[in-house]
Amino acid sequence: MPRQPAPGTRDKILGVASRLFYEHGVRAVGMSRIITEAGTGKNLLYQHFPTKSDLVAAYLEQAGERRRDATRRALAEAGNGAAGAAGPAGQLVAVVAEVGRLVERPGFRGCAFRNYLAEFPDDDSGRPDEDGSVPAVAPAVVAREYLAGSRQLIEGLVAELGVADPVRLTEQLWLLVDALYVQAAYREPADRHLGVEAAVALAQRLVAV
Amino acid sequence: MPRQPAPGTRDKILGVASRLFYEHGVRAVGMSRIITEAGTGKNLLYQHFPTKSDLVAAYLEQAGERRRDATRRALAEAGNGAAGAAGPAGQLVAVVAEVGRLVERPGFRGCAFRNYLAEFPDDDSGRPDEDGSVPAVAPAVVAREYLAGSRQLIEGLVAELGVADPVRLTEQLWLLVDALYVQAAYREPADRHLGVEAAVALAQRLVAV
DNA sequence: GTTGAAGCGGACCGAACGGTCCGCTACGGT
DNA sequence: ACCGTAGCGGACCGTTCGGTCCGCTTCAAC
Repeated sequence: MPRQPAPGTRDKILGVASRLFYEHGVRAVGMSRIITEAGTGKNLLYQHFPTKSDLVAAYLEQAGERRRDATRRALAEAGNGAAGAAGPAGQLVAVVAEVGRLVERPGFRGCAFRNYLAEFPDDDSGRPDEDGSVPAVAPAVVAREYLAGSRQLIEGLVAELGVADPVRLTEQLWLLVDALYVQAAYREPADRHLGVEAAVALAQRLVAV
Repeated sequence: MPRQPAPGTRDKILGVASRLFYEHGVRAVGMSRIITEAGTGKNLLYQHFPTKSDLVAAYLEQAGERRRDATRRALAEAGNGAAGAAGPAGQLVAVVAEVGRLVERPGFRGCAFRNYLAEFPDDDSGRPDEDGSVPAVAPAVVAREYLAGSRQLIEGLVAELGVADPVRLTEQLWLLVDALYVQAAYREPADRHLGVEAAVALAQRLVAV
Protein backbone atom coordinates (compact mmCIF):
# COMPACT_ATOMS: atom_id res chain seq x y z
CA MET A 1 0.00 0.00 0.00
CA PRO A 2 1.37 3.40 -0.93
CA ARG A 3 1.97 6.24 1.42
CA GLN A 4 -1.00 8.18 2.72
CA PRO A 5 -1.52 11.95 2.55
CA ALA A 6 -0.91 13.75 5.83
CA PRO A 7 -4.19 14.47 7.59
CA GLY A 8 -5.06 17.96 8.74
CA THR A 9 -3.32 19.69 5.89
CA ARG A 10 -6.50 21.21 4.56
CA ASP A 11 -7.42 22.51 7.99
CA LYS A 12 -4.00 24.06 8.51
CA ILE A 13 -4.12 25.87 5.18
CA LEU A 14 -7.69 27.00 5.73
CA GLY A 15 -6.84 28.20 9.24
CA VAL A 16 -3.93 30.33 8.08
CA ALA A 17 -5.89 31.67 5.12
CA SER A 18 -8.87 32.53 7.31
CA ARG A 19 -6.75 34.49 9.76
CA LEU A 20 -4.99 36.44 7.00
CA PHE A 21 -8.14 37.11 4.98
CA TYR A 22 -9.97 38.35 8.03
CA GLU A 23 -7.18 40.53 9.40
CA HIS A 24 -5.98 42.15 6.22
CA GLY A 25 -8.80 41.73 3.73
CA VAL A 26 -9.11 39.18 0.95
CA ARG A 27 -7.54 41.19 -1.84
CA ALA A 28 -4.59 42.24 0.28
CA VAL A 29 -3.51 38.64 0.94
CA GLY A 30 -1.76 36.78 -1.84
CA MET A 31 -1.67 33.04 -2.25
CA SER A 32 2.13 33.01 -1.88
CA ARG A 33 1.84 34.52 1.58
CA ILE A 34 -0.67 31.93 2.68
CA ILE A 35 1.65 29.18 1.44
CA THR A 36 4.63 30.68 3.23
CA GLU A 37 2.86 31.11 6.57
CA ALA A 38 1.20 27.73 6.39
CA GLY A 39 4.57 26.10 5.73
CA THR A 40 3.01 23.88 3.10
CA GLY A 41 3.91 23.40 -0.53
CA LYS A 42 2.19 25.14 -3.39
CA ASN A 43 1.03 21.83 -4.80
CA LEU A 44 -0.84 20.93 -1.65
CA LEU A 45 -2.75 24.17 -1.48
CA TYR A 46 -3.88 24.10 -5.09
CA GLN A 47 -4.77 20.45 -4.66
CA HIS A 48 -7.25 21.27 -1.90
CA PHE A 49 -8.37 24.63 -3.30
CA PRO A 50 -7.99 24.87 -7.09
CA THR A 51 -8.47 28.64 -7.18
CA LYS A 52 -8.31 31.51 -4.74
CA SER A 53 -12.05 31.90 -5.06
CA ASP A 54 -12.53 28.36 -3.74
CA LEU A 55 -10.31 29.13 -0.78
CA VAL A 56 -12.23 32.32 -0.01
CA ALA A 57 -15.53 30.47 -0.24
CA ALA A 58 -14.22 27.84 2.19
CA TYR A 59 -13.08 30.61 4.54
CA LEU A 60 -16.55 32.17 4.59
CA GLU A 61 -18.21 28.78 4.84
CA GLN A 62 -16.19 27.94 7.94
CA ALA A 63 -16.77 31.35 9.46
CA GLY A 64 -20.50 30.93 8.93
CA GLU A 65 -20.46 27.54 10.60
CA ARG A 66 -18.73 28.98 13.64
CA ARG A 67 -21.10 31.91 13.87
CA ARG A 68 -24.12 29.66 13.66
CA ASP A 69 -22.67 27.44 16.39
CA ALA A 70 -21.99 30.41 18.64
CA THR A 71 -25.50 31.72 18.12
CA ARG A 72 -27.02 28.32 18.90
CA ARG A 73 -24.94 28.12 22.07
CA ALA A 74 -26.05 31.59 23.14
CA LEU A 75 -29.67 30.64 22.59
CA ALA A 76 -29.24 27.45 24.60
CA GLU A 77 -27.67 29.34 27.49
CA ALA A 78 -30.44 31.90 27.40
CA GLY A 79 -32.91 29.03 27.58
CA ASN A 80 -31.24 27.69 30.70
CA GLY A 81 -31.07 31.11 32.33
CA ALA A 82 -32.12 31.00 35.97
CA ALA A 83 -34.84 28.33 35.84
CA GLY A 84 -36.33 26.94 32.68
CA ALA A 85 -36.76 28.30 29.21
CA ALA A 86 -36.55 32.00 28.44
CA GLY A 87 -39.25 33.16 26.08
CA PRO A 88 -38.55 34.51 22.61
CA ALA A 89 -38.01 37.95 24.14
CA GLY A 90 -35.06 36.75 26.18
CA GLN A 91 -33.71 34.83 23.24
CA LEU A 92 -33.81 37.87 21.00
CA VAL A 93 -31.87 39.86 23.56
CA ALA A 94 -29.46 36.96 23.84
CA VAL A 95 -28.81 37.05 20.11
CA VAL A 96 -27.95 40.74 20.22
CA ALA A 97 -25.86 40.30 23.36
CA GLU A 98 -23.90 37.48 21.77
CA VAL A 99 -22.95 39.72 18.88
CA GLY A 100 -22.02 42.34 21.44
CA ARG A 101 -19.63 39.96 23.20
CA LEU A 102 -18.09 39.05 19.86
CA VAL A 103 -17.61 42.67 18.94
CA GLU A 104 -15.74 43.44 22.14
CA ARG A 105 -13.23 40.67 21.60
CA PRO A 106 -9.75 42.07 20.91
CA GLY A 107 -8.72 41.73 17.30
CA PHE A 108 -12.30 41.64 16.12
CA ARG A 109 -12.44 43.51 12.86
CA GLY A 110 -16.06 43.37 11.84
CA CYS A 111 -18.29 40.84 10.15
CA ALA A 112 -16.42 38.66 7.67
CA PHE A 113 -19.42 38.52 5.35
CA ARG A 114 -20.26 42.20 5.33
CA ASN A 115 -16.57 43.00 4.90
CA TYR A 116 -16.30 40.65 1.96
CA LEU A 117 -19.34 42.12 0.24
CA ALA A 118 -17.98 45.61 0.80
CA GLU A 119 -14.66 44.58 -0.71
CA PHE A 120 -16.17 42.85 -3.76
CA PRO A 121 -19.28 44.74 -4.83
CA ASP A 122 -19.01 43.30 -8.33
CA ASP A 123 -19.16 39.68 -7.19
CA ASP A 124 -22.53 38.73 -8.68
CA SER A 125 -22.06 35.12 -7.84
CA GLY A 126 -24.13 32.28 -9.13
CA ARG A 127 -24.20 33.55 -12.65
CA PRO A 128 -21.77 31.78 -14.98
CA ASP A 129 -18.54 33.51 -15.95
CA GLU A 130 -18.06 34.98 -19.38
CA ASP A 131 -16.22 31.83 -20.44
CA GLY A 132 -19.19 29.69 -19.48
CA SER A 133 -17.66 28.07 -16.41
CA VAL A 134 -19.48 28.58 -13.14
CA PRO A 135 -17.45 28.49 -9.91
CA ALA A 136 -18.34 25.65 -7.57
CA VAL A 137 -19.46 27.83 -4.67
CA ALA A 138 -18.89 31.51 -5.05
CA PRO A 139 -17.89 33.52 -1.96
CA ALA A 140 -20.66 36.09 -2.35
CA VAL A 141 -23.27 33.35 -2.34
CA VAL A 142 -21.94 32.02 0.94
CA ALA A 143 -21.91 35.50 2.45
CA ARG A 144 -25.42 36.37 1.35
CA GLU A 145 -26.78 33.03 2.51
CA TYR A 146 -25.29 33.52 5.96
CA LEU A 147 -26.78 36.99 6.29
CA ALA A 148 -30.17 35.81 5.08
CA GLY A 149 -30.15 32.92 7.53
CA SER A 150 -29.10 35.14 10.39
CA ARG A 151 -31.95 37.49 9.64
CA GLN A 152 -34.43 34.62 9.43
CA LEU A 153 -33.45 33.50 12.90
CA ILE A 154 -34.52 36.86 14.29
CA GLU A 155 -37.62 36.82 12.12
CA GLY A 156 -38.65 33.47 13.56
CA LEU A 157 -38.18 34.53 17.16
CA VAL A 158 -40.13 37.73 16.58
CA ALA A 159 -42.95 35.69 15.10
CA GLU A 160 -43.05 33.59 18.29
CA LEU A 161 -43.25 36.78 20.26
CA GLY A 162 -46.62 37.52 18.73
CA VAL A 163 -46.19 41.27 18.52
CA ALA A 164 -48.44 43.70 16.65
CA ASP A 165 -45.98 44.63 13.88
CA PRO A 166 -43.46 41.79 13.50
CA VAL A 167 -41.89 43.14 10.34
CA ARG A 168 -41.05 46.43 11.98
CA LEU A 169 -39.56 44.78 15.07
CA THR A 170 -37.51 42.38 12.97
CA GLU A 171 -36.11 45.30 11.02
CA GLN A 172 -35.20 47.19 14.14
CA LEU A 173 -33.43 44.28 15.81
CA TRP A 174 -31.62 43.50 12.59
CA LEU A 175 -30.51 47.11 12.42
CA LEU A 176 -28.92 46.69 15.83
CA VAL A 177 -27.00 43.62 14.73
CA ASP A 178 -25.81 45.37 11.58
CA ALA A 179 -24.71 48.37 13.58
CA LEU A 180 -22.73 46.39 16.13
CA TYR A 181 -20.82 44.64 13.40
CA VAL A 182 -19.97 47.74 11.44
CA GLN A 183 -18.89 49.68 14.51
CA ALA A 184 -16.38 46.96 15.20
CA ALA A 185 -14.98 47.46 11.73
CA TYR A 186 -13.83 51.01 12.29
CA ARG A 187 -14.24 52.05 15.91
CA GLU A 188 -11.51 51.88 18.54
CA PRO A 189 -11.85 48.73 20.62
CA ALA A 190 -11.97 50.76 23.85
CA ASP A 191 -15.05 52.68 22.67
CA ARG A 192 -17.01 49.71 21.50
CA HIS A 193 -18.56 48.64 24.76
CA LEU A 194 -20.50 51.89 24.86
CA GLY A 195 -22.16 50.91 21.63
CA VAL A 196 -22.68 47.35 22.81
CA GLU A 197 -24.38 48.42 26.02
CA ALA A 198 -26.56 50.88 24.15
CA ALA A 199 -27.57 48.20 21.66
CA VAL A 200 -28.40 45.58 24.27
CA ALA A 201 -30.40 48.09 26.29
CA LEU A 202 -32.30 49.11 23.18
CA ALA A 203 -32.98 45.50 22.28
CA GLN A 204 -34.45 44.86 25.71
CA ARG A 205 -36.65 47.89 25.35
CA LEU A 206 -37.81 46.81 21.89
CA VAL A 207 -38.82 43.27 22.83
CA ALA A 208 -40.61 44.40 25.98
CA VAL A 209 -44.35 44.22 25.42
CA MET B 1 2.20 84.78 -22.93
CA PRO B 2 2.26 80.99 -23.11
CA ARG B 3 -0.75 78.80 -23.34
CA GLN B 4 -2.82 78.19 -20.21
CA PRO B 5 -3.76 74.83 -18.73
CA ALA B 6 -7.32 73.77 -19.47
CA PRO B 7 -9.54 74.47 -16.47
CA GLY B 8 -11.73 71.78 -14.97
CA THR B 9 -9.31 68.97 -15.70
CA ARG B 10 -8.81 68.15 -12.05
CA ASP B 11 -12.53 68.04 -11.45
CA LYS B 12 -13.13 65.79 -14.44
CA ILE B 13 -10.49 63.31 -13.30
CA LEU B 14 -11.71 63.41 -9.72
CA GLY B 15 -15.30 62.92 -10.85
CA VAL B 16 -14.51 59.83 -12.89
CA ALA B 17 -12.28 58.42 -10.18
CA SER B 18 -14.91 59.00 -7.50
CA ARG B 19 -17.58 57.19 -9.44
CA LEU B 20 -15.35 54.22 -10.18
CA PHE B 21 -13.91 53.98 -6.68
CA TYR B 22 -17.36 54.10 -5.15
CA GLU B 23 -19.01 51.64 -7.51
CA HIS B 24 -16.32 49.00 -7.71
CA GLY B 25 -14.10 49.58 -4.69
CA VAL B 26 -10.76 51.35 -4.54
CA ARG B 27 -8.53 48.35 -5.06
CA ALA B 28 -10.55 47.07 -8.00
CA VAL B 29 -10.04 50.25 -10.01
CA GLY B 30 -6.69 50.80 -11.65
CA MET B 31 -5.21 54.12 -12.60
CA SER B 32 -5.20 53.17 -16.26
CA ARG B 33 -8.95 52.70 -16.25
CA ILE B 34 -9.49 56.11 -14.68
CA ILE B 35 -7.31 57.67 -17.34
CA THR B 36 -9.14 55.90 -20.13
CA GLU B 37 -12.61 56.82 -18.92
CA ALA B 38 -11.63 60.39 -18.14
CA GLY B 39 -10.17 60.76 -21.61
CA THR B 40 -7.20 62.60 -20.23
CA GLY B 41 -3.51 61.89 -20.56
CA LYS B 42 -1.45 60.07 -17.99
CA ASN B 43 0.69 63.12 -17.47
CA LEU B 44 -2.23 65.25 -16.44
CA LEU B 45 -3.53 62.83 -13.87
CA TYR B 46 -0.19 62.33 -12.18
CA GLN B 47 0.37 66.07 -12.27
CA HIS B 48 -2.75 66.70 -10.19
CA PHE B 49 -2.49 63.55 -8.06
CA PRO B 50 1.09 62.30 -7.71
CA THR B 51 0.06 58.91 -6.31
CA LYS B 52 -3.08 56.80 -6.19
CA SER B 53 -3.25 57.44 -2.47
CA ASP B 54 -3.54 61.18 -3.12
CA LEU B 55 -6.37 60.56 -5.55
CA VAL B 56 -8.19 58.35 -3.08
CA ALA B 57 -7.79 60.93 -0.35
CA ALA B 58 -9.23 63.60 -2.65
CA TYR B 59 -12.14 61.30 -3.47
CA LEU B 60 -12.97 60.84 0.20
CA GLU B 61 -12.43 64.52 0.92
CA GLN B 62 -14.95 65.50 -1.75
CA ALA B 63 -17.42 62.86 -0.63
CA GLY B 64 -17.17 64.19 2.93
CA GLU B 65 -17.80 67.72 1.77
CA ARG B 66 -20.93 66.65 -0.05
CA ARG B 67 -22.22 64.64 2.87
CA ARG B 68 -21.68 67.55 5.24
CA ASP B 69 -23.51 69.87 2.84
CA ALA B 70 -26.43 67.47 2.53
CA THR B 71 -26.64 67.13 6.30
CA ARG B 72 -26.60 70.89 6.78
CA ARG B 73 -29.34 71.26 4.20
CA ALA B 74 -31.47 68.63 5.92
CA LEU B 75 -31.04 70.40 9.24
CA ALA B 76 -32.03 73.73 7.70
CA GLU B 77 -35.15 72.22 6.15
CA ALA B 78 -36.07 70.61 9.45
CA GLY B 79 -35.70 74.02 11.06
CA ASN B 80 -38.16 75.51 8.57
CA GLY B 81 -40.61 72.65 8.98
CA ALA B 82 -44.22 73.88 9.27
CA ALA B 83 -43.67 77.11 11.21
CA GLY B 84 -40.44 78.11 12.91
CA ALA B 85 -37.51 76.16 14.25
CA ALA B 86 -37.71 72.48 15.10
CA GLY B 87 -36.09 71.60 18.38
CA PRO B 88 -33.07 69.31 18.65
CA ALA B 89 -35.44 66.35 18.72
CA GLY B 90 -36.74 67.11 15.26
CA GLN B 91 -33.25 67.81 14.02
CA LEU B 92 -31.98 64.47 15.24
CA VAL B 93 -34.80 62.69 13.44
CA ALA B 94 -34.00 64.78 10.37
CA VAL B 95 -30.40 63.60 10.43
CA VAL B 96 -31.45 59.96 10.51
CA ALA B 97 -34.12 60.54 7.87
CA GLU B 98 -31.61 62.22 5.57
CA VAL B 99 -29.39 59.16 5.71
CA GLY B 100 -32.49 57.10 5.01
CA ARG B 101 -33.24 59.06 1.87
CA LEU B 102 -29.66 58.67 0.74
CA VAL B 103 -29.75 54.93 1.33
CA GLU B 104 -32.84 54.48 -0.82
CA ARG B 105 -31.31 56.22 -3.79
CA PRO B 106 -30.69 53.79 -6.66
CA GLY B 107 -27.05 52.90 -7.10
CA PHE B 108 -26.24 53.70 -3.50
CA ARG B 109 -23.68 51.21 -2.37
CA GLY B 110 -23.01 52.10 1.26
CA CYS B 111 -20.91 54.66 3.05
CA ALA B 112 -17.75 55.55 1.15
CA PHE B 113 -15.79 55.96 4.38
CA ARG B 114 -16.90 52.78 6.08
CA ASN B 115 -16.35 50.89 2.83
CA TYR B 116 -12.84 52.26 2.50
CA LEU B 117 -11.93 51.35 6.06
CA ALA B 118 -13.32 47.85 5.52
CA GLU B 119 -11.25 47.51 2.37
CA PHE B 120 -8.01 48.79 3.90
CA PRO B 121 -7.81 47.66 7.52
CA ASP B 122 -4.04 48.07 7.50
CA ASP B 123 -4.11 51.73 6.53
CA ASP B 124 -2.69 53.19 9.77
CA SER B 125 -2.46 56.63 8.29
CA GLY B 126 -0.60 59.54 9.75
CA ARG B 127 2.42 57.51 10.67
CA PRO B 128 5.36 57.97 8.28
CA ASP B 129 6.12 55.25 5.75
CA GLU B 130 9.09 52.96 6.16
CA ASP B 131 11.10 55.14 3.83
CA GLY B 132 10.52 58.17 6.00
CA SER B 133 8.12 59.99 3.71
CA VAL B 134 4.69 60.79 5.07
CA PRO B 135 1.79 61.06 2.62
CA ALA B 136 0.23 64.50 2.42
CA VAL B 137 -3.25 63.44 3.52
CA ALA B 138 -3.85 59.76 3.96
CA PRO B 139 -7.25 58.36 2.96
CA ALA B 140 -7.88 56.66 6.29
CA VAL B 141 -7.37 59.95 8.11
CA VAL B 142 -10.00 61.61 5.94
CA ALA B 143 -12.41 58.74 6.51
CA ARG B 144 -11.96 58.67 10.25
CA GLU B 145 -12.27 62.43 10.53
CA TYR B 146 -15.54 62.40 8.65
CA LEU B 147 -16.98 59.68 10.85
CA ALA B 148 -15.85 61.45 14.01
CA GLY B 149 -17.37 64.72 12.84
CA SER B 150 -20.62 63.07 11.91
CA ARG B 151 -20.86 61.51 15.34
CA GLN B 152 -20.09 64.82 17.04
CA LEU B 153 -22.99 66.44 15.23
CA ILE B 154 -25.36 63.97 16.84
CA GLU B 155 -23.59 64.35 20.15
CA GLY B 156 -24.13 68.12 20.08
CA LEU B 157 -27.82 67.85 19.25
CA VAL B 158 -28.35 65.30 21.99
CA ALA B 159 -26.66 67.64 24.44
CA GLU B 160 -29.14 70.38 23.47
CA LEU B 161 -31.93 67.96 24.09
CA GLY B 162 -31.02 67.85 27.77
CA VAL B 163 -31.84 64.20 28.29
CA ALA B 164 -30.95 62.12 31.35
CA ASP B 165 -28.32 59.90 29.71
CA PRO B 166 -26.91 61.75 26.70
CA VAL B 167 -24.11 59.26 26.08
CA ARG B 168 -26.54 56.37 25.80
CA LEU B 169 -28.85 58.23 23.44
CA THR B 170 -25.96 59.37 21.26
CA GLU B 171 -24.80 55.80 20.97
CA GLN B 172 -28.22 54.53 20.04
CA LEU B 173 -28.79 57.14 17.34
CA TRP B 174 -25.31 56.56 16.00
CA LEU B 175 -26.07 52.85 15.84
CA LEU B 176 -29.05 53.63 13.64
CA VAL B 177 -26.93 55.66 11.25
CA ASP B 178 -24.32 52.93 11.08
CA ALA B 179 -26.96 50.33 10.43
CA LEU B 180 -28.62 52.24 7.60
CA TYR B 181 -25.33 52.64 5.82
CA VAL B 182 -24.26 49.04 6.11
CA GLN B 183 -27.63 47.70 5.01
CA ALA B 184 -27.28 49.69 1.84
CA ALA B 185 -23.97 47.97 1.22
CA TYR B 186 -25.39 44.49 0.90
CA ARG B 187 -29.17 44.54 0.91
CA GLU B 188 -31.36 44.57 -2.18
CA PRO B 189 -32.51 48.12 -2.97
CA ALA B 190 -36.16 47.07 -2.93
CA ASP B 191 -35.90 45.84 0.68
CA ARG B 192 -34.13 48.88 2.04
CA HIS B 193 -37.09 51.08 2.69
CA LEU B 194 -38.29 48.65 5.31
CA GLY B 195 -35.09 49.23 7.23
CA VAL B 196 -35.26 52.96 6.65
CA GLU B 197 -38.80 53.23 7.96
CA ALA B 198 -37.92 51.12 10.97
CA ALA B 199 -34.89 53.27 11.72
CA VAL B 200 -36.72 56.58 11.42
CA ALA B 201 -39.56 55.31 13.59
CA LEU B 202 -37.08 54.14 16.17
CA ALA B 203 -35.26 57.46 16.11
CA GLN B 204 -38.51 59.30 16.74
CA ARG B 205 -39.25 57.02 19.66
CA LEU B 206 -35.77 57.51 21.09
CA VAL B 207 -35.75 61.30 21.04
CA ALA B 208 -39.27 61.55 22.46
CA VAL B 209 -39.09 62.63 26.09
C1' DG C 1 2.75 81.83 -40.38
C1' DT C 2 5.75 80.71 -36.80
C1' DT C 3 6.52 79.08 -32.31
C1' DG C 4 6.15 76.81 -28.06
C1' DA C 5 3.68 74.93 -24.52
C1' DA C 6 -0.44 71.74 -23.48
C1' DG C 7 -1.90 67.38 -23.66
C1' DC C 8 -3.07 62.68 -25.54
C1' DG C 9 -1.55 58.13 -25.26
C1' DG C 10 1.66 54.41 -26.07
C1' DA C 11 6.26 52.30 -24.64
C1' DC C 12 8.32 50.98 -20.90
C1' DC C 13 9.84 49.65 -15.96
C1' DG C 14 10.03 46.80 -11.70
C1' DA C 15 7.02 44.45 -8.72
C1' DA C 16 3.35 41.50 -7.50
C1' DC C 17 -0.47 38.88 -8.77
C1' DG C 18 -2.77 33.85 -9.54
C1' DG C 19 -1.48 29.65 -11.17
C1' DT C 20 1.56 25.65 -13.34
C1' DC C 21 5.31 22.69 -13.36
C1' DC C 22 9.05 20.16 -11.72
C1' DG C 23 13.33 18.77 -9.24
C1' DC C 24 14.71 17.47 -5.01
C1' DT C 25 14.23 15.56 -0.37
C1' DA C 26 12.27 12.64 3.14
C1' DC C 27 9.97 9.10 4.83
C1' DG C 28 6.71 4.95 5.00
C1' DG C 29 5.61 0.21 3.13
C1' DT C 30 7.48 -4.09 1.67
C1' DA D 1 17.97 -1.91 1.83
C1' DC D 2 15.18 -0.42 -1.75
C1' DC D 3 11.56 1.61 -3.74
C1' DG D 4 7.91 5.04 -4.55
C1' DT D 5 5.12 8.54 -3.36
C1' DA D 6 4.02 12.82 -0.44
C1' DG D 7 5.39 17.12 -0.09
C1' DC D 8 8.46 21.32 0.16
C1' DG D 9 9.61 25.16 -2.45
C1' DG D 10 11.79 27.48 -6.30
C1' DA D 11 11.60 28.49 -11.46
C1' DC D 12 8.66 30.06 -14.44
C1' DC D 13 4.47 32.05 -17.21
C1' DG D 14 1.24 35.58 -18.57
C1' DT D 15 -1.18 39.44 -16.76
C1' DT D 16 -1.90 43.55 -14.26
C1' DC D 17 -0.50 46.87 -11.12
C1' DG D 18 1.34 51.93 -10.02
C1' DG D 19 4.27 55.03 -11.96
C1' DT D 20 7.79 57.32 -15.47
C1' DC D 21 9.08 58.99 -19.77
C1' DC D 22 8.64 60.68 -24.24
C1' DG D 23 7.12 61.40 -29.11
C1' DC D 24 3.68 63.34 -31.52
C1' DT D 25 -0.30 66.33 -32.37
C1' DT D 26 -2.91 70.46 -31.53
C1' DC D 27 -3.85 74.96 -30.71
C1' DA D 28 -3.40 79.58 -28.59
C1' DA D 29 -0.39 83.68 -28.54
C1' DC D 30 2.28 86.69 -31.10
